[in-house]
Amino acid sequence: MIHVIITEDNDTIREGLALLINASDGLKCSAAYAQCEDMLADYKNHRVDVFLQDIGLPGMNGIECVQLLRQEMPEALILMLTVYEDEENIFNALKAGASGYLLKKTAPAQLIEAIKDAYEGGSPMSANIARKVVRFFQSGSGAKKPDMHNLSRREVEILSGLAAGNSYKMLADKLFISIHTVRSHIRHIYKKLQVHNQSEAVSRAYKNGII
Amino acid sequence: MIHVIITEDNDTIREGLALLINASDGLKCSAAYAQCEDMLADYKNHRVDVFLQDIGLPGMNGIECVQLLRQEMPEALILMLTVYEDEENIFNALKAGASGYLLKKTAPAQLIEAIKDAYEGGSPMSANIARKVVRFFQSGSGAKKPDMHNLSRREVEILSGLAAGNSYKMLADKLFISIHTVRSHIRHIYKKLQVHNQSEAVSRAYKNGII
DNA sequence: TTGACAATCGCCCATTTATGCTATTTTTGT
DNA sequence: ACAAAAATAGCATAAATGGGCGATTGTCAA
Repeated sequence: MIHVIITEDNDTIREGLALLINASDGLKCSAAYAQCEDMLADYKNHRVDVFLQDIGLPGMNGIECVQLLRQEMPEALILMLTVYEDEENIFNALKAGASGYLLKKTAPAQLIEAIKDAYEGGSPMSANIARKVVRFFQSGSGAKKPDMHNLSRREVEILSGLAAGNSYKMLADKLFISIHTVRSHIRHIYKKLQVHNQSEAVSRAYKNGII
Repeated sequence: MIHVIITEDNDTIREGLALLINASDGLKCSAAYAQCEDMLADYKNHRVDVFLQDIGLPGMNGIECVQLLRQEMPEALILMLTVYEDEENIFNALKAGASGYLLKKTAPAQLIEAIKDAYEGGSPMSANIARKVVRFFQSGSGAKKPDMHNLSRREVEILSGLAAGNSYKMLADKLFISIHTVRSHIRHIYKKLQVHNQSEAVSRAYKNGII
């Protein structure tokens, strides 16, 4: 039986999570708190294997909470469960000692799987979270800024192509589309990134970890 | 329909993977190779969304292969599928450009899920692989890159200006020099970095830590 | 003191890019 | 099933850029 402690300020979500966990084989919610302070003061009175931790909380921030918790329980398994998917929160949470990072939009069944996964030594992460973490390696590491890029796959492809030194024409040939289409994509990229030339777009792409 | 290309030397495993993939809804194995060299020479003749890539191969190593593939297809989605779970292989593969890292002991159903996950922007990793990646953050390692650029101070200034979105004219005004001088600096930058346009220069600057 | 290199300024010209429009067909999301 | 977004394509034009070729100062080290 895996014992879970929840810290989540929204009453509905917190109670929903507790119900879900208690309804699952092998899982039990041993306590649930609306604030980090309450949790830190009381968690020792309960059995616990995995912490489910929100980030946006009244009072102490969820990430600070993870740091404190880690000092007291270095082996604690902590899963962040939050709506934030910006790099800053992700990396800070992981650095603080979280074992996994899940988005609140995660389906119930997957959430249960994630808890079991963490308990068995895994590090469950929502799909695009994992991708961002992996990208951290690929970009040679470095503190990333937040900011969401909503570039489409094709747009990212075009932008990467530009960064690689391709001209519009070269990109058109490589991607088997007309130069007009390349232009069109680039216009959209500029609009989305709020820039007005290639260099700034490429720069922004690096800063935001798009590339 | 997600098209998958497999590179795996063991005939039994390779054919088994192809069968598994073709038997799955929405997945199709468009080609399978026993060696990287064969794959690199032929993959363009097939549609492909995701590469499944072994590491321990006769001839070219799977990780080198990923690097080459990435150069030709920066947006390629590559999943490593291997027996190695040492950190060196994991990190090198991710740095080379792999999007995910799976162990061969992964259950068939999970493998299929992982391919779909990658296609949808995720970075699937076997449980203990993910944990190792997360530990990397917690150990606070932020591998710094050595900067061996021989750009002059002024050239770096110009290059930064370009990355910030300035045109030649704007830079000239900001730096109180003529536009001809700006052009001259940029020509030198291009020569030193071996590039031929702004985007590539900016990209190189980020990669080499100049900016 | 000679040579390498940085920083500055100049001209010419073909190519590329940015930006303003519109518009159709697929895909995706709800 | 419908709406939104992405991907595709086109036209026109002014502005910006890249490359060729050359030149004058300084500075600093061999």
